[in-house]
Parts: sequence; C-alpha cells; structure tokens
Amino acid sequence: MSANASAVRRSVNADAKLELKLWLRLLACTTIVERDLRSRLRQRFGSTLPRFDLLSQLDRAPEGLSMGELSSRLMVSNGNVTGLTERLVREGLVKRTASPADRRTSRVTLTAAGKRAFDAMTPDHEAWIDELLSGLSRDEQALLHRLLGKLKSTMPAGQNGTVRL
Amino acid sequence: MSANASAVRRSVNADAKLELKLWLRLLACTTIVERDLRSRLRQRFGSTLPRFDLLSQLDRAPEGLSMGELSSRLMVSNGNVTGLTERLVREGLVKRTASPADRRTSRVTLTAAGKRAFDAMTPDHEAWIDELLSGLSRDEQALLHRLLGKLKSTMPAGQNGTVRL
DNA sequence: GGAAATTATTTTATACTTAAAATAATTTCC
DNA sequence: GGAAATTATTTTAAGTATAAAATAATTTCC
Repeated sequence: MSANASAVRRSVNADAKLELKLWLRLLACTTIVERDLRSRLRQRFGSTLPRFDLLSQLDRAPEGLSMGELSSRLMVSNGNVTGLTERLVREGLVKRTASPADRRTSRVTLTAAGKRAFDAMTPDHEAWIDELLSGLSRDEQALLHRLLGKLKSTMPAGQNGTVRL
Repeated sequence: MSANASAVRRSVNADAKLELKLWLRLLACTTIVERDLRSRLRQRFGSTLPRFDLLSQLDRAPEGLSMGELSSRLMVSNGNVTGLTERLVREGLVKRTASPADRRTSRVTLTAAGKRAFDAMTPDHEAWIDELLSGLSRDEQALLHRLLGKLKSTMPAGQNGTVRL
C-alpha cells in the first residue's frame, strides 16, 4: 500500500465523520440553550419552555388556534398538545371555545391572564437568548441563520411542519 | 421625526429579532433531525434515541462509565440516567458492576449483546445523518460546524458539560 | 478517630413526549 | 340519504426528563 493510499483513506475517513460531528454540535448547542432557558423560566416565572412556546403561538394568533394547528406549529404530537393545553386551562392562562361549525375542533385562545403572563415573560426570554448568542458577531449570526435556513429547507420535514415560535 | 430616525429604528428593530430567529431556526433544525432519527430507530431497530446515545457513550469507553459520567456526557439528569440504565439492563444490553474502591459508584459497560446491537445500528444511524445533512455542500457543512463550535464554546454550559455522542 | 462537609447516586413527584388505538364528527360519493 | 372514508382530537401505555429531597459512602480536618 502506498503512502498515498493511506493518506487518501485517512482523509476520506476524517471527512466521513463531518456530518456526524456537525449533528452532534448542532444538538449540543440546542441542548445548552434549552437547558438555560428552561432553568431561567422556572426560576424567574415558575413556568416551562413548552408552556411558554404554546402561549407564544397563541399570542401571535389573536383569533386562536385549533389543537391540530398548535400541534403542527409546535412540532409535537396531538396528545402532547391535549395535555399541555389542559394544564394551561387549569392555570387560567388559556381557554377553549367550541367551534359552532365543526364540533370536532375547538379554538384555543389566550385569556387576559395568559396575555399578561406572556407579556411579563417575553422581554426576559428575548434578553436571555440575546445573551446566549452574544458570542457570535452580528455577521456570524446572520451567516449561521442563513446556513440553518438552507439546511432546514432541504430536510424532509422542512416543507410543511415548521416550528414557528 | 426625521426619515433617518425612522430608518434607524426600523433597522434596530429588524436586528433585534435576529437572535430570536436564529434560535428558532436552530431549534427547528435539531427537532427535525431528532424526529427523523427517532422514527427510524424505532421502525428499523425498535429502539430509541436516548438508548442509542447511551450505548454510543459506552461503546467509546470500553472500560465503562459511572452513572455521573453518563449523566454529564449525555447532558441529562442523574435520575434520568438511573431509569435509562435500568431499562437497558433489563434488555440485557448493558451491565453494572460495583466498584471495589468506592461503593457509591458502579461502572456501566456494554454486554456482548449490547455491543452487537450498537454495531448493528450505527452504520444506518450514520447514513441517516449523512442523508439529512446532504442539502449542504461539504464547505457549507464545515462552515456551519465551525460557527456552531464557536457558539458552543462561548455559551455558559459550553465549558464543562458537553454532549459527546 | 469522629463530626462535618462533600460526593455519587437513587427516589419521588410531576411534567413532557411519543406512537398507536379509540372516539367522534364531517365529508365523499354512490 | 346512508355507508365508507377522512379528519380532528382524546385516550392509553410507556418512555423520557426534570428538580428537589433522601440515602449512603467517602473525604476533610480538627
């Protein structure tokens, strides 16, 4: 075997793992941000990320959303939304109203208390994210945003079900 | 108010949301990959991502790992590792051996069956990731990898607890 | 050598999450 | 108009995850 062949194999090998390393790094970054946000939401507001995300969806949909719409926007299962909504109803932050047209569906909307709670959390939430991402310059952030956008648009679930927090 | 002031405010506003949009995109990409991997692991191997990740950690640590080491490498709580390990022991994929030196800790290692199961899954796992990330060129992947590395190293939990799957 | 502090892990209570099955209402299409 | 297919949601069973308290062993340090 030539020295060349061995160099080629080594480089192929090193390259072959780039996708895996990239994925692990993507996962690590997301996990770190999630942990930080979750911990802060709990400490400062006694809330959780899934609850905040659901409130956030409703905040930008004043006319309310169906369970199915919530499910696809949050990228979680229907059953998950059922339970999450139940807890938020119990806390008085959202309410469900039956749809007159279609009795299978119901519309979930923020209550006044829910709107207040969300408005109280959202500035901190945004500041925490700014802080977490502050290690990158604005240009780096924009570049990262662009690359992730391309990645997202080329992945299987990228077409339809999309997280829109 | 000058046209300038309004332009500045608009640009500040647009910029102010870049961090948030970047975070949401990061989360969306991770969620899409996770969903896909989870679904495939279940369908092809009747397994799950947390189990695969734990096996993967053990595969690269032939001498085994303590519960605490697993916890910090997987970036999950101690209690979580306790339950996860219990299930894998029940399935015969890992085993725990008491440490003679320190009776508080025990070493978790792959069984022969665990090693076989992991070896059977890992080529597919890697191929799935390659496929998911194939929408980016090698250069784009490398650039994304570099940017995420910088981000990770500048975030709070980035110093110590790190995902090493 | 023994009390106090630390470390490693488990337990507890609860929340989050899924996949698959079940339920219930609507629509399609003869 | 009614059977069959589809759609929207809930229920079920199990796994994943956390934070906080509890347990148990080791280390520190007088």
